Formats: sequence, structure tokens, C-alpha cells
Amino acid sequence: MPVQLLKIVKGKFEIPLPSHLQKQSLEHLREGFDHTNGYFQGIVALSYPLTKLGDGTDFFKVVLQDMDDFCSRTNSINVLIYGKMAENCAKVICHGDTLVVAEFKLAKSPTAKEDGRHNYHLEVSEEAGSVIYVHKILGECLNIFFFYSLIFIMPFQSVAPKYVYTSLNHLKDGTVVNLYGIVKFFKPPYLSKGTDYCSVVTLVDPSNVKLTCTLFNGNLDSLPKIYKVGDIVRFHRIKVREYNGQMQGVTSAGFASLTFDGSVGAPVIPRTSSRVYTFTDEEQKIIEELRVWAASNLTTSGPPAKLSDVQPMMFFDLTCQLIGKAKVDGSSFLLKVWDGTKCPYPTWKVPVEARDLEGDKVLLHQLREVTVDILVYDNHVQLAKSIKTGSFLRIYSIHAKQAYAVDKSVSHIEFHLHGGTCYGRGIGVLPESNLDVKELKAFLHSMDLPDSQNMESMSSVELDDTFNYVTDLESHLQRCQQLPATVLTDHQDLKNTELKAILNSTAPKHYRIRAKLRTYKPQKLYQSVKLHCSKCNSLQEIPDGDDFDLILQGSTITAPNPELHNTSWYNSVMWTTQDEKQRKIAIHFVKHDEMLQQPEDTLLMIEGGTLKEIWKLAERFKCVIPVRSTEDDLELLDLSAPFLLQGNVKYYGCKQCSTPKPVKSLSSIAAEQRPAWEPTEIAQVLGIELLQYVFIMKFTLVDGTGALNAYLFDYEKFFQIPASEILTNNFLQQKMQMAMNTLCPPGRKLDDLPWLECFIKSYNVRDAMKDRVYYQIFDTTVADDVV
DNA sequence: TTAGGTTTAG
Repeated sequence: MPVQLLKIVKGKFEIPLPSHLQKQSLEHLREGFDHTNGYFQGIVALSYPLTKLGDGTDFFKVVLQDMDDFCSRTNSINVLIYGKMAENCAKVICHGDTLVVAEFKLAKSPTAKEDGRHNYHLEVSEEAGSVIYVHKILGECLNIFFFYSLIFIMPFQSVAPKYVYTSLNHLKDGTVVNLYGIVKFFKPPYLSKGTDYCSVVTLVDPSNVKLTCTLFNGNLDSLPKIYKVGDIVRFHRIKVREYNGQMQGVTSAGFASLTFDGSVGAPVIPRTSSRVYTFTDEEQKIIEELRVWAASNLTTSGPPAKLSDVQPMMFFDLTCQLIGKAKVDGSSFLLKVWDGTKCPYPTWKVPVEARDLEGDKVLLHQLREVTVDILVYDNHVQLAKSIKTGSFLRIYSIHAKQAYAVDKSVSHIEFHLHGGTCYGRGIGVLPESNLDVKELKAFLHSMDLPDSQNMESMSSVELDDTFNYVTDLESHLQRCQQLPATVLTDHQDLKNTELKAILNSTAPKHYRIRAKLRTYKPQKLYQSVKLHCSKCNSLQEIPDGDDFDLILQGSTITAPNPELHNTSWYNSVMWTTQDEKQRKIAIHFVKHDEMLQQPEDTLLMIEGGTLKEIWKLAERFKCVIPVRSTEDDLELLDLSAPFLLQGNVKYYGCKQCSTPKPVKSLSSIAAEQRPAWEPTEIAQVLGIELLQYVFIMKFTLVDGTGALNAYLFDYEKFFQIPASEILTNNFLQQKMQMAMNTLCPPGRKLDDLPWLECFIKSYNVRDAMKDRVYYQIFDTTVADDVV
């Protein structure tokens, strides 16, 4: 095959190049060297359109850049591709791809003087026996600014699909196949009685057929990194055998796996022991389709249990952090863990010798009320012993056993991880990159405890100093009942007024109050975020992501206008997708001082992009503005779509109050000495009235003399959380939920609620019949140690 | 080779 797609694993080509081929550097590409078995490897820096020569032969030219010699001026070489190979390459090759060119002919480059490239060029064709290998990579590997936007959103494609995947209803005894499946059951890797680790995985796929696979490997990392039921795996080279009348999968030589989170909408990031992967659009699509199928066809287990959800006699999986460990006897071992919540039942403490207990003594003491003892048995002991304190774990199928005192008057819960691997019993160490770990860390961190990594390097005295103000959850809650949970940011000299007196007064007036939060609306906190126009004072819901998608799809009807490309203040690139839609995408990179900036400082405008592509660009670049072409300028899309994306935040304009201007108005910011690309400034020059994200909540406050409803209208001051970021940030959502739980702890009696100190102002609103008095909270913030 | 899903009984 003259053009072949390659994958690089651990820095080497997955399929080795023929052994007779020797890599040649640019300096050796000249007359006098033997190039018979040589190959040149470079990155596609430029490609020209496919053309036909005078005799009708197809011709395709690319410029390859030598990545081993990035500094010298002549570090690129022309590659001239002829005939069928030119046609094939033109279909496949994109900027940023790595090409390996073998069996080439070397000839003097007639254009070397003009283009400044190598004195020789490479000529390749099928007739000459040339071979081109194409390696497609994801963008982060490269630093050539101008191209990486192309690299990571170009659809990847293969000339001939290398792997064929068999669905689970078509498996045949004695074959070795590639397959995809959704994990229905699994045993985390454990040490078998032989020499290897073992993991048992049961898969299901849309054919509704199950397959149990028994996987062995001496290297733990080579087994699939499955963390929960519902994960999706891709197995390559798994052997199919019949066992007890059913098909069974077993590892064969060269077995390899990728594992993906199975939740719809989660990022599609493969987990594997390899460092570098190819990742095709096709694969991404398969994963997304399997996720959708699983969501509607498989039963889900619901949210994972926390210690606060534990009920007697249940078996459950726990995501937690290891705080301490101790040997108990020959067949059992103690793990002390926490997950930031408190078990509602008394739990046992396994007696161990103090000298046998490993872990930070101060921390163990501080967290004593919220850690639980898990006794692990038999085959789990060896793994348990090896885990470092501070690690994040998922312990599968823990038994919460109810045990009674001798006289049966009191009971407590014991946590056992029994011996054996039935029901997937086992322990998995989760990497720091795991989403559940990130969430747990953020949650634990929000409790004002030191980071686990710092903990280990701190002395006990230091540790005591850093957080002796918060010892555990109980005292945290007690503190909230004694001190006000909100504090005033101004007007400290004002005296408190009772609610009854406020209710009997006329508006408008300002008051300082001391009250308790009996209830609040909305209870679902994400419903409290709205968009506010400060000009017309209107409030609106945050538009749905689907609306944005529809507007984007609508905008692709207008093809980018090439006359608007490459102006004095932006550089443009355009290409057509290779799928059946043949979508045209144009990206305009705004320059500063006639130079392109680093991506993190760059504003770009995109035409014809999809939602996914725009998100990816927004992650990488400072600002993204979706636009479309008109005859004489680029223009913004409909204002139901965000007119600007920065990181996670989508900025919208008020439809009523905005008068959009041509996007060339942006060039005035680009010309500034240090363009900061602030949303307010961008909005202003584009004639957009920027909508601001705001929290709107209704607090029902009581103080023993009366009750009144006060509105909270807050951009970020009250919660010390920007309303613009709450919808896309789990950590901030947890932080806000914790703040509300402290202001108004669920299930508490009125006496047990914390006091709030607030400023409120009364104001009149005229409705159909008469003036009504409303109240709004102002100059108040949640106390520092609550958030 | 190992395990080959379906809870310990401490």
C-alpha cells in the first residue's frame, strides 16, 4: 500500500517501519549519499492544491519541515508527488501531519533560491516504488502556532481502515478480533494465583449480547483501566473461545485496550498505558453512539454512594481518600478512609497498636469523626499494604455490616471488604486525573483542609497551625450556629432593626438585620442563574446549547467569502471537511503589530464551525467569536447565540439594546499596545449590550418578630463565586451548595439555624392596583469560612 | 498457568 496511516506508541511507530529503512536527516539529503534504503520524516508545513501536469498526470506538492532541526533557516524541503499517489495523498494529508517518505528520488530543487528551502527536493510516485506513511496527531504535540487549530479539528481519516470491529453477536470460536463494548460488570485487577494480574470484564453492545473476558497480564498497567460499570472499552486482538457453551474473551499476544467514560457528554479521553494515541473522528463517533445507546438501553445504578448514604447491610462502592492504614493480623488489614461526608450511624473502630498505624497522626486525629475503618481480608491484604496514604481509591463491594453489643442495646456499622473477588470485590487506585477524584479533591479542599500532597511534607506542628481552626465537620457546623454565616461589607455602624419594624415602615429605606434563613428559592441552585441587561433591566434565561447548535448549523449555509480573508489585522485559513457534508470552515486569527500572538493571547473568528470545534478552540485560544461572511465584512451571528466565548464562559448580548457593528471595529482593540480582549471592551466596540450573569434568589428571613422575603441579586459578591462560571464548574457548584447548606442546613429546626447579618433595602414597585414593597439584600457576603 | 462474575460468615 503506497499511502499508509500510522500510529505512534511510546514514541515509536506502532507498526514498525521495514527494518531495512534508515532515517535520514536533511543534511544527508544531497548527492554523494546513498538514499536507497533511506527515509525522510517531517511535518507537513504547507501543501498545495492537487493539480494536473501537461501530460495529465496528477501532481501534489507538500513542504515538510524537519522537526529534528527546528532552528536552522533551511529546515524544510519540497516533496513532489506524482500520479495516483498524488491523488491519494491530497485526500489524506493535512497540515501538521507527520510524513515518512521512503524510496524517494532526490533531485536538485529549481526553486531553492526563491523559496529558501533545501537545495534538493524529493520526488515520489507509485511507479518508482515510493511509500508514504502518514501519521496524524493531536494538536498539543506541536508548537507551530499557525497550524494547530487545524490539526485538532480536522477530521481524521484513514485511507483504508486498519481495524475491523466485530459486534458481540458475531463472535466465532478460535478467532482473534477487535471489539467495542460497554462494561456491565468487572473485577478490578487483582493478583492471580499464577504469575499475572487478572481482571474479569463483562461487556455488552447494541446487539444485546454479553461477553465475559478474562484478561491476564504481568503488568498492571496493561490491563484495562476500568473504574466503573458503564465505562466503554475498545479491545484489540482479543481471542474468542467457547467455554461452558458460551463465548469467552481471553487476552492474546498483542492485546491492547482503551477505556472511556461512558457518560453522554463527558470528554472522550482514552485511558491506556500508551502515551500517544491516534484518535479518529470515527472512533469518537462510535464512543458517542455507544454512550447514547447505553443511556437508553442499560439500567444505570444511580449516583455512587457516599459515606453519608450508608445503610446497614448494604454492599457499596466507595470513592475515598486513604488517611491511615495498619496491619491487624495475618489475614486482615485496616484502611482508614474518608470521603468528606459523615456516616449517619455509629461506626466501629478497629483496635490496632498505635505503632502499627501508618499515616499522619495529626490528620488522623483531626478527621477522626469522619474517617471510617475498613477491614480488608485475604487476597486484598497485599494490595492494601502497598497503597500510599493520601491516595484516592475506589473500593468495590464494601459490606456495611450491622453489629450489636452483647446486650443488643446498641448497634454500630462495620465495614468489611471480604476475601475473594465475587461481585467485583476489590480495590482500585484512581489516578489524580480521574474526574471523580478531581471532584472529591475539590470537595475535600473546600472544607479548608490542607492538600493531601502538602500534608505529607508538613510537620505535625505546621499542620496543626494550618487548620486548627477547622477540626472536623461537627465543629464546622457548630461554628456556623454561633457566628453569623453572612457578614456585612459596609455600614458597620448601622444598628439592627427587627423585621416586624421593617414590615411596618414605608419604603424606600435601608436596614441592617440579624435573621435566620428559613427557606430559599430556587432549591435547584443552577436555576438561580439568569442573564441581566443593565440597560433595559430585563432578565432572561440562559439559552440552551441546542439553540446555539442550530444557529451554527444555519450559519454554515453561507460559505466563507474568500475576499474577506487575510486582511491587515487578521490572517485566515480555510478548508473543506472530508465528510459528505463538505463543510467549509474558515478561521481568522487576529494579529497584533502585524504578528500572530500566542494562542492564549489570541482572539480568533470562526465561520462554519460546529459547537464541538468552537469549544475546543475556546479551550485553547483567548477568545472565539463565531461569525459569517457578508459581501463586504464579517458579521456576528444571531444574538440568541453567544457572540463571544472565553474559556468556559459564553457571553451574550441583549437583543433589544444591541446595535451590532461590523466586526472590523475589533481592529481598534487589536491595535492597542497590549490588547487584553476584555469581554466588556469587545462588546462595546461591536455595539453589543453585554448581558451579565447574575444569581437571583428569594430568601425567606425570620427573626422571631416577623418574616419577610428578600431578593438576592448578585453577580459575584454574595457567594464570592462569579455567576458566569457556576454553570460550567462542578467545584463552584459544590462550593455554592455547601454555602447554602451552611446558611440553611437541611432538616434543622429553626433554633438550630445559623444567624445571618444582612443589609436589606426596601423599594416600591407599582403593579396593576397599587404600590408593593419589595426587599433586596445588598452589601452582604457569605462569611469567609463558610465558602 | 492464572480464571472462567453472582457477596463473608472474620
